[in-house]
Amino acid sequence: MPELPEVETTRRGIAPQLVQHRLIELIVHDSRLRWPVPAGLAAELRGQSLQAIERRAKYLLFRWDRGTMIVHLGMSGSLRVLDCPLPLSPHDHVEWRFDHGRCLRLRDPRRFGAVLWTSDPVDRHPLLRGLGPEPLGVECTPEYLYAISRGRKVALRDLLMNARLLAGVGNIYANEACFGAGLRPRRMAGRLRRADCVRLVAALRATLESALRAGGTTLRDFQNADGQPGYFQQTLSVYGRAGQACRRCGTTIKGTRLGQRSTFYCPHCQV
DNA sequence: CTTTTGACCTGACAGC
DNA sequence: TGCTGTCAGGTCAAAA
Repeated sequence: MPELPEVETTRRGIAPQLVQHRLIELIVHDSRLRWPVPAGLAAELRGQSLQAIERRAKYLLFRWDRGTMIVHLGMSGSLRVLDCPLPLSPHDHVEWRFDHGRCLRLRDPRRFGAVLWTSDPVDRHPLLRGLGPEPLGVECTPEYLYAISRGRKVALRDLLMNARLLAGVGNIYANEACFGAGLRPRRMAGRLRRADCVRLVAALRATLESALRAGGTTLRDFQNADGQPGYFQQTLSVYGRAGQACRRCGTTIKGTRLGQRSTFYCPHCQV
């Protein structure tokens, strides 16, 4: 489900409500996520204060007094802040109760998400160590994109989705960025010219920033910390729009399959 | 090394 | 109504 804009929207929603508060109790209703929720986490966290919530790629990093809790939302995860004694939904797996009577709940029907703990520097954690730069950070330049694409035979869309090269871009925004740059998702990455990379970086930034302003994309079940959907789906140029008219030129948007995932493009605007 | 494929898991939806 | 097949925003591990 959530790509960078949805994860960042979640972070911005929950952080002001929870930071500087102390954890009363962690309740794990179902520890079977992508990896088991660590058995000792409840005992470890009890009494610690939440210092900050940061984001790296699609990971949320909860900074506690004595370590970092790594949370990933997988395909179907969402975090919400609620008043505590509210009834549980079937897929509310983990619940953090804080000293001001509010609680954070992780809901994740497909259980591809994760809740992990480390007391080491978090960027050395195996899941984070190999990640590429943030697409909205200063390292993501046309030169960088040009450099990492040399000699690669993968499709452009898959280059953008490769977390070791660029962190946080998923299928929606990779497709949207390709449209913004006027490049077909299947274009071989190694054949990009410098001018393509200039347009691509600009398109990627514009797409992600615009999605952030809209509070993310809600296709079926994304909701922010208050349970509200995002609105960027109304602005999507190609993703999920197969058979509809291109907003720029009116040509019918094509939907196909690239690898195991669907891809969308305008046959006229994208070359 | 790069690239592709399978696996994990549940729910929604289309079609019969 | 109920069955079957397909698809979904991620990403790791293994195979090619």
